[in-house]
Amino acid sequence: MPERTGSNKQPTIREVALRAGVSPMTVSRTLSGGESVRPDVQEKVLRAVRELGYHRNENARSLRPGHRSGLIGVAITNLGNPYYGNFALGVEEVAAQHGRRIIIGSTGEDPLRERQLVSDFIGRQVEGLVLVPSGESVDHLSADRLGGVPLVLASRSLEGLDVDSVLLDDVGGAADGTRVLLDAGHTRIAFLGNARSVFTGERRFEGYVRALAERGLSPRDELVERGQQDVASAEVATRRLLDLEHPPTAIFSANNRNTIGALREMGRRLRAGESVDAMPALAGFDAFELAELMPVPVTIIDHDPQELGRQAARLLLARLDVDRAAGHGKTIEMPVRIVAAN
Amino acid sequence: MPERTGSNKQPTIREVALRAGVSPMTVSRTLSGGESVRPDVQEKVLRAVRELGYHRNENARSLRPGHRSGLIGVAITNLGNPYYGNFALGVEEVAAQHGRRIIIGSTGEDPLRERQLVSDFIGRQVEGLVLVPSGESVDHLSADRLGGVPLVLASRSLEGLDVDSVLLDDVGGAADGTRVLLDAGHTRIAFLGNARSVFTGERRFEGYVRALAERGLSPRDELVERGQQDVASAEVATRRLLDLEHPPTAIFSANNRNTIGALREMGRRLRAGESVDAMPALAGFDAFELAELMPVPVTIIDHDPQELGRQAARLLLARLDVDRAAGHGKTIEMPVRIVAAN
DNA sequence: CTGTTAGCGCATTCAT
DNA sequence: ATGAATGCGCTAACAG
Repeated sequence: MPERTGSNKQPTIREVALRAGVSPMTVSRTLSGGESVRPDVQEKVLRAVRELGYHRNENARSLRPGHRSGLIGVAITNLGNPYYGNFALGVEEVAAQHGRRIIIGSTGEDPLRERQLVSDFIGRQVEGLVLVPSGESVDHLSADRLGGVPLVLASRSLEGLDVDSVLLDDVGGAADGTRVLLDAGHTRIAFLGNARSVFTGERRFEGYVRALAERGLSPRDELVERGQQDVASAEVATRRLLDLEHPPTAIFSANNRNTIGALREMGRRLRAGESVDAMPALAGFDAFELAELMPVPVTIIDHDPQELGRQAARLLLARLDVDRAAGHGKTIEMPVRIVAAN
Repeated sequence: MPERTGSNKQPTIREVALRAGVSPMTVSRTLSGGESVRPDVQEKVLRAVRELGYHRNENARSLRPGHRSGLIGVAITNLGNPYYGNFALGVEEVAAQHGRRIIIGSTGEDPLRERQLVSDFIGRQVEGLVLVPSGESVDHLSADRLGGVPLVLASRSLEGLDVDSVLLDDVGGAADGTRVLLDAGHTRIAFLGNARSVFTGERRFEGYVRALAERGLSPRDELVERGQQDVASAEVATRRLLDLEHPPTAIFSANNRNTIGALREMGRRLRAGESVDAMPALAGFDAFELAELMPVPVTIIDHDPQELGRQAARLLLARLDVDRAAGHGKTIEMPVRIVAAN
């Protein structure tokens, strides 16, 4: 049982040494594996460690030359979004396998907060950074500003930055999803998506347009709703679409939030007595639970955020543990899977 | 534009001082607000800081006596679970308001991993800990072992530990939810829940039993399925229930994972042609998206994980910033809300 | 207003 | 096998 009840300062290596009747160095050696320390002395030291509830001060350790902090900084847009939660989980999983801990911050899509987070992370001596960027600005992310700390971008890319990135096949996935709707005979296909400034939103719109073009169609302004970042506004956008004189017979949704919003609006109408047959078919990015119970046909463009996180972490750790300056930034584009949910 | 291209070591305060032609102290003072430094000198210093891409080494700072690390350790069971993601978001939000950063680890319900995480956090000089405990063991969480670092438990409590806790009204919520089913005329009500060892699982079962008892009923062994921690096993358990000779006419589910599992199994049966009328009604803990679109009546025992996180952080920060030894551990029990989803 | 000294906790280097 | 000296980056406390 530890003692020192009452105090709230961590014991130091010196106090342990004192208690064990040895020098601080002997304690240090014992704690680093016990090379060149007599077993009985190690015993004494470890007992003192237990008795005092001693933990090595990692911050002090990381001050020593050559020592690494064991920290990876992760900045994502929103921890509460299960997509990014799973992404972070993937990063953490791989980081842990390599003896690293992650330190997380949510940017809330705010570029200023992103700058502060990154700066703080550097100040805490992170060995590397994983970032889902929120803006287009790049100057705070240059290799110099980061003091040479390796950076990996995930989900979204940035122009003018030579770093490793992990992206999804946004364009291809969106085109494939749209084609499913076209193949089902739809020609009035609406688009629901993020703000234009969001990298993935732009790419997914491009895929949608491309698939339409293949069939000689082009996007109609009144059927394109961009700029919804949350479920509530996606619901409103869907309402507007369905209230059109000639409503779309299908909707392509660029992400989870928009898909859920569209379905909620449809649910509202169904409960209000509208016919299922009046509801549009749906295809959209990102899987969600219980999709198989939806009352309208739903096609999912599925992918694994956790795997995205793992890949990002792998790229980063390759720079850390294998080859710091492994040439130019690599970009990995992860495949997606088209799934009929119901 | 920063220089030092190529090097990957962070510049130190000394290098900045050299470049600005001042002493390290002047740099330090400038960076801490600029008291007692001539404006033109500050100018020079800040320019050097920019040019070198300098960031203060927080680890070295936190070594100084009296200085605090600004880190809160958060250990949850699973970052990928949106419930805990939102919880962490709530903690982060309040922590950020008080100038703290969070460092996160997932325990995966593994007590050993929890020990390691907590130990690592202490080693990194966290000012406080927020923990969703995974086991029943307590010895690694005593005030002594934590070196006096304040701890707040969330969601689950532990016997024999005098610390602040934030819990839900598990018993009352489960009783209320069960009563909704009883009021609808059901008497064969099944229970789906976690392993007995999970604190919330036990409490929610207690609420279920209590509500039954009020109507002179008692739980029937064949209608109680405990031990499902994920959707897949909840599906299997539901299948077993529905295959009984006298299947339950309603199900009470103790958490999100079990609710989703039950619904998936029902969806399977519906797609296989079974009648909606043959499906049990459902009441369960934890909200989930699109509940309003479910084909059977669903009652939700709703609560806000993010608010749970905020409360946990507030309790912790009160100890940190207001009164470290604010008497015995407080337990806050957060209310829940019964909602008819559809 | 600015600089010097000293020490936070630890581990590498060099004695013993 | 063990210990003493030294310095990592930073900033109170004390000169000047």
